[in-house]
Amino acid sequence: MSNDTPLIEFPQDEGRAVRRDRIIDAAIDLFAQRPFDEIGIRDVAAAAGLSAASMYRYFSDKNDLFVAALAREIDRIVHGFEHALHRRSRMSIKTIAQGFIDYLSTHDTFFQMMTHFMGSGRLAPSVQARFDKTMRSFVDALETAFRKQGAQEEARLYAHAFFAALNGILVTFRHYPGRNLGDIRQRMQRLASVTAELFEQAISGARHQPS
Amino acid sequence: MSNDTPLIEFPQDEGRAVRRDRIIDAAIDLFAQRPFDEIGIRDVAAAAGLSAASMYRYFSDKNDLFVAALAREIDRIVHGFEHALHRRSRMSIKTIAQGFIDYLSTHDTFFQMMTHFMGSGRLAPSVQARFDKTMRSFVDALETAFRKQGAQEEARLYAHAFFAALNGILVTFRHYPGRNLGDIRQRMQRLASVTAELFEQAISGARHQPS
DNA sequence: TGTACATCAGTGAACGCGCGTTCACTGATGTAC
DNA sequence: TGTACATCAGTGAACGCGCGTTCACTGATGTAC
Repeated sequence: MSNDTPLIEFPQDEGRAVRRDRIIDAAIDLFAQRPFDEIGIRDVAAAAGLSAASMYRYFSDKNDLFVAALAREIDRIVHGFEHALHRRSRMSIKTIAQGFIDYLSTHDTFFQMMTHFMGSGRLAPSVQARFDKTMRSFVDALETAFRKQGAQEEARLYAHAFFAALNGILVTFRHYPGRNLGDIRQRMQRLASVTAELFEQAISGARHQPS
Repeated sequence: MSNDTPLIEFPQDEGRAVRRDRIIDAAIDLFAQRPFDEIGIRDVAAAAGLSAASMYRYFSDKNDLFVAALAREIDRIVHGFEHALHRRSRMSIKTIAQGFIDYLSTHDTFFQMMTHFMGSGRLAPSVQARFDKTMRSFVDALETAFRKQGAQEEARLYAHAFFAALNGILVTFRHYPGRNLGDIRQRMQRLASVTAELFEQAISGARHQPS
């Protein structure tokens, strides 16, 4: 038995948490492939190489498992976003928009989960909090960028409007008929750019006006 | 048997189509009350005062029934919009935005059905066509309004971006936690106004610029 | 080093429920003669 | 006006399937002595 065996070499070293994580990994893999409402406990179990019954050793029920997967993705996003913020202390509206569209158009199942769980009351408070934090990070970054452009008290409002606009681009063109993923992403990026430019123009243009 | 009886007085005059319409009415009533994915054939049947089995005398299956209800709503919207266009031959960006948000925030179940069926391939071609026509009417009206503001070749692109922005406002704030419907609608209207203003400003501002 | 026992991951099979759909039937209405 | 027959809306009951979940059990690993 050489060390190229595909199986875990030291299963005894794994704790409960590691095995649990592995199931979440399998779930996220599946979610990346097809809509999460078409995925059942048996699917996740099979992907994790376990039986359906085993899922209940690690998660209290289906919702618990799915929310755990969502929470994991959320943390990934927060990490990535904070990392990006560290590199370039402030980002332009356009840069943020591009990143937002880029991530969510390639992870559109995650976007779908987001819109599904958002406000459906099925999120545990702790996850809801993490979720809110993620959204707030984005809106904060947008607000900062808008202020840099000259917006003042209305900066927060503009940030919300722009955030909504980006979401709208995703939902509106996600399933554009007869287009492949690449074309759709390109179109989304184009629209996000245009929208960012319009916001920027309006705000800098208004800088020297009375109102 | 006086004429104040609540029942139909001349049932023999009703054709198949009328009875079918009555079922669709019942379905739409239900859809206005709770999310359509929580509604089953038995619910619609009960609301229509019939048995579940009877539904299959009028619709080939569940999808057929739901899509018929969606198609009916779409036609209503097209009618209303065309009517409004007739009264005031051209509408401002803001007016269109207000009407859009107003309708879809009060009929958010319809909005939910829209986003669900859109591009899911479950729509009959004829319904899909009606649906596309509805969207196109809106985008056309927006394009016209943008041209009036001074936009030229990019008018169509702006129209799409703005359309997406409005959709985004709906999806993003639909389930805002801890707010009642009135507050949410007000907030949506506010954001739609702001977005409309930003678009208008940017476009009129750019009128005298080189690019 | 060996034995008895506890713990617990993992499982196949079955349960239970919801729900779309079909079946076989009833009864009312219309039509032919 | 009456009788035989066809049509068809409507239905209660049952079917079938998917799917989340639970049960009772097995076998491996760790611990105590």
